[in-house]
Amino acid sequence: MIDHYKEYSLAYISVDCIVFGFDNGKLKMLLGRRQINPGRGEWALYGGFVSATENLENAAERVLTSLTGLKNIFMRQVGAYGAVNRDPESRVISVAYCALINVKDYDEELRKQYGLEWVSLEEIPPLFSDHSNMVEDALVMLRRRISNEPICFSLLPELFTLTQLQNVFEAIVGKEIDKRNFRKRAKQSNVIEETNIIDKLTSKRGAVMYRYNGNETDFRL
Amino acid sequence: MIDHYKEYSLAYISVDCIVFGFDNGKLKMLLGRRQINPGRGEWALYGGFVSATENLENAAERVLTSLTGLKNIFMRQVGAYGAVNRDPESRVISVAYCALINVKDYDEELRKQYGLEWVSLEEIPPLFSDHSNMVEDALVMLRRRISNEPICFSLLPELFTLTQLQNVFEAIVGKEIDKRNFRKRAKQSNVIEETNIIDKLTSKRGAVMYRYNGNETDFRL
DNA sequence: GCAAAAGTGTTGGAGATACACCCATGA
DNA sequence: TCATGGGTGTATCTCCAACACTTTTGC
Repeated sequence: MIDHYKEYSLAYISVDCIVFGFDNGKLKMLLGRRQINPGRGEWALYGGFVSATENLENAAERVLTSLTGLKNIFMRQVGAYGAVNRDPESRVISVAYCALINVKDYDEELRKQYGLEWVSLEEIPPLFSDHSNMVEDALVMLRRRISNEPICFSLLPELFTLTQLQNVFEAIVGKEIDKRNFRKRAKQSNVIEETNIIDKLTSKRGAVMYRYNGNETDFRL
Repeated sequence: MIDHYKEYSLAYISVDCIVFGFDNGKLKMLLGRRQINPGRGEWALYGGFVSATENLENAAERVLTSLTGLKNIFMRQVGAYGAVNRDPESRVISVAYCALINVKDYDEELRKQYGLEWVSLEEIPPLFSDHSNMVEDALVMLRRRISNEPICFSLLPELFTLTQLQNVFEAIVGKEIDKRNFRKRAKQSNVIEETNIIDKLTSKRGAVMYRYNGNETDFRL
């Protein structure tokens, strides 16, 4: 292979994953202690280097799968971060990916094995390097898209109650929503369908469960 | 400097700039013929490599300034592109930036010197590698943001008529807008202010000119 | 006087907001 | 029986879309 660019400089490429989950009425994210230098021991996103034979998305998927045991995770690129000194010792360009998972599907064994913690958004500690910026940007992206793309369902089990769905919305947009108005909107939208299954776990009366019907075109909620 | 990552692979980092301008009622972009291999002679975005001592944004600014002679160009990151074979001969990760400029400020000499052409969006030829994807993604981003961020003014001179502003909107969203409704919205919005200058160039009657008042908070148009 | 662009209001409908009480059941 | 979460309807308002004619003036 001829190297046409050899006069230019090279960099390491990494992916960093912002993994959001929804649990106990709160939006949380996975954080761990950095295992390698520089920054060993600091709170950080989980990431990995991109190998010579994989695309950026492949690398992010690989990292996410190794971390969670899950395949086909919902994932979006947040952006590229390349400040000269973002890694104090080498030139590393990092591409941040935001993933949404259902906490219940997550293998707790793996979580412990990797030393990861679910941290509420209000309690995020200072993070290694520019990881806090990545988190901030990912949140902005989520807020912008939650009403126009079917992303909220990635945070929920296949069957969910309207109250759960509303809680996800409230956690992402960060403010309370009127219950009657939300339910009206949800039912009028043609993106969820009622099932005849009643959830009796969270209430004595029981709540009707819904599922996403897969409609992506002109999604609106 | 200790290299902690030496077991991982390295890549070249480039930035590619999608430069939009508005001229003669149409949204156009700057394209050139690729000067180097691979892909020499193909239509492509203008880009450059990121040096060891500059941030991604700095590199994009440098490329844009060298290209246009302008400083402080409005610019947003579109995303990172890193398919293994996007460059057929070396591993190159490219970060795409979208820039908006006022064509009238552009130095025609520089344009010719770099062999660039203004091409209407409807007439975009096939582009080198994944550059067409970058353009597509940049357009989606523009459409999403034009109503919520003061980006349209970057495509216009400081003083502009409501008709010009409307033309910019129509070009970006790609459909016609009702004149009365648009003007009503524009005047009710608190982001533009009337001047007492009358533009007599484009109409016999003359049109009142407006300017952006700098309001960014809760921008809405 | 006519072509070309600027400028101007009203109406109806859809969707958003605000708001308070009853229901079913397990403990 | 009571505490808990599920479930419901109406009035108002705001925003958006549809729609056609008059004004000014250079030529």
